[in-house]
Amino acid sequence: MTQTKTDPRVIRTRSLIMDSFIQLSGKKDFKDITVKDLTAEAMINRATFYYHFEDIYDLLEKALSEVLLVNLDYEHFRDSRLDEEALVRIFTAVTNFQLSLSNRCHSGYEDTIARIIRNQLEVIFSKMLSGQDPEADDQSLQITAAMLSWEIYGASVEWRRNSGVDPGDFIRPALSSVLNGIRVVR
Amino acid sequence: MTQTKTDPRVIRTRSLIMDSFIQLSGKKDFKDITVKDLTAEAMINRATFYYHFEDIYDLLEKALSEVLLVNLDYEHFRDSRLDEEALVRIFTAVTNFQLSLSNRCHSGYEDTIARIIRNQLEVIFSKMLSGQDPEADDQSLQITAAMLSWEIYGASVEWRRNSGVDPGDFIRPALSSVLNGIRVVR
DNA sequence: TCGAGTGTGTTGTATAAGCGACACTTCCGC
DNA sequence: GCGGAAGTGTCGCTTATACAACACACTCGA
Repeated sequence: MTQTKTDPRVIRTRSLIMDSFIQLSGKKDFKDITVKDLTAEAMINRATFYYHFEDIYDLLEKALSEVLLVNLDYEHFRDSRLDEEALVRIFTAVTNFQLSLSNRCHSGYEDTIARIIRNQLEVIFSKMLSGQDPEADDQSLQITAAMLSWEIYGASVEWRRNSGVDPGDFIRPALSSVLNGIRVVR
Repeated sequence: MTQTKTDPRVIRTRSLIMDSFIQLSGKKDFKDITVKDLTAEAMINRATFYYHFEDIYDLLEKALSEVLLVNLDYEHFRDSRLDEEALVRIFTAVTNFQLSLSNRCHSGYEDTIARIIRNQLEVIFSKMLSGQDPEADDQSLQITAAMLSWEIYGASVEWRRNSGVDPGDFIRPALSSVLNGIRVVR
């Protein structure tokens, strides 16, 4: 883990952009946010934006991924086992994330957002799985992670239809079969 | 008034430093604030500090001057006459400024602060005076401004001993003679 | 159909900011 | 007194950001 420290200017600029993006997305639809808007709000040069992001969609992905990752509090349990408790926490984080998004305008980006969530989940699951099972076959591990992320994301979509239910209570019954799936793969 | 726009990086960095200074001065004595403290708090490089300020005393002056100038709301009445109303507002601003300072630790810097206040007042007075009297003699105008700043500052020190009195009520009785002084010079 | 207006990406160049290193001072425990 | 720790100011070099300009695409109203 010898990650070379990133330049503080980069950290500053990135969070200026991300914050402005979150800010703006509270005011208008994602699709109506222009790079010009964004850089004006963040008080950074437009060329600087392109130094950090390919385009506005790239920013969308990275910003949402980061917010989700914070919600997931990944660092807090990156080394814990992928058991029922962990899954409940992850699921709750995903539902929280979707709730926070529902306050914002993102019409037309539902699929993108779904993909981002599944991607993040997949990364986390695969890390946790390989952490608790270092000699497991890499490919089957990836597949398990992918399946898990689909199941958890799908459950969160289900959950959104039953407003008011506690996420933990909602997901717990479904977990035994999911955890069985993990065990089978191992 | 063709002021060349200042680089946004400069604005950002300066306010990072100033804000951190205000922040830190709420926690410890001015004299205990080191440049290292400051740059750590502001998350900027120490060399960058010296790019903008000679040393920590230079920062003290500039930071306090700026805060005072904001309190004075100079832009708001730069073109108005230097009459009783203006003087009351300026005096009130000075007392507000001193009140805000009294919540902070600045032992040993009383003289410096006094000088800063008088300097700022002098600049403002001289601008207002020359604005309302373009053909006035420059030197006597400077002298008037200097005298005024001493009187107003002195009154604010007086006022601090009589806690609770409204600044306006406090200064108004003294203003007739002050305004007379201005008239005599003209 | 056109042309003006607006947003997008990209490029070259200037400059602010970061970084490590240095010599120097001050302070404090031994 | 001495030596180390910590702060100060400065320097040379690298890198991120600002800025102006450009070609391109798209839209919209005349």
